[in-house]
Amino acid sequence: MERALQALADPTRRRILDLLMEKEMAAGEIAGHFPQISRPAVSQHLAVLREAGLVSERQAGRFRLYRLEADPLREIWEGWLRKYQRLWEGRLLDLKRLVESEEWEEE
Amino acid sequence: MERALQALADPTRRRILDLLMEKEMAAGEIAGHFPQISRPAVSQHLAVLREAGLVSERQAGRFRLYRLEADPLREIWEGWLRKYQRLWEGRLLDLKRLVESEEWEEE
DNA sequence: CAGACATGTAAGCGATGGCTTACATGTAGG
DNA sequence: CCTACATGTAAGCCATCGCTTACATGTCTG
Repeated sequence: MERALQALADPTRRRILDLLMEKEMAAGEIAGHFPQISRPAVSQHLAVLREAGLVSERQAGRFRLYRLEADPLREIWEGWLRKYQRLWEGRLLDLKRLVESEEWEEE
Repeated sequence: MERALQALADPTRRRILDLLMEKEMAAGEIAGHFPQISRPAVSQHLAVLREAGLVSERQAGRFRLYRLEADPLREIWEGWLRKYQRLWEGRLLDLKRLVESEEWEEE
């Protein structure tokens, strides 16, 4: 999960995952979606995502197809983020109102 | 969401949020849970979390109490991570069709 | 095989990140 | 007030990051 969260900190890598959500894609096709950065840069992003387990690759002819692997995302959700869910649902609204109205108790 | 994900990339900052999930805490009390790093380092982590909207602070006497703010976490979930949920819930074969028909189901 | 094409890897560079120590700010309480 | 305490801020250091260009690897195709 550590590596995955670090990988997700970069917006380009998140956009790559968004692309791969629709279908698996060759490295060149992915790079084509990022005209502002060079192709090797995208290749390095793909290496980071692969080391985080967020994508898998397979050789197909002279192309290399990348596929999304959602398991680390599940780990982030079930292993960490999920436990905060109750805080942003319902019960917190009252606390939030308290905060905003400066109704604080001393100590 | 960008700033929040960047803040969450650091494990110390995630542990700070875990601490604050139980109760609000003074900066010094938080720093006490991290004997291996200096108190100013923790203070800087708190500043990062604050700029990401993940914590709020209030002065209480000569202490400064930090409170968890879960809204950015909700944003990460609802605005990005959640759309991958069905991918880790075993419907990989139907993925392509689901995406193309935009049939998003809740939970 | 030879050349073209798809891609990864290496080297280097400027920016950022996380840490430290030293100092500044601000609040409380005699 | 004046001093101690709780905390934030500044400056500097070194590692890492994200990017670039140049080169290496590997696979198809004639």
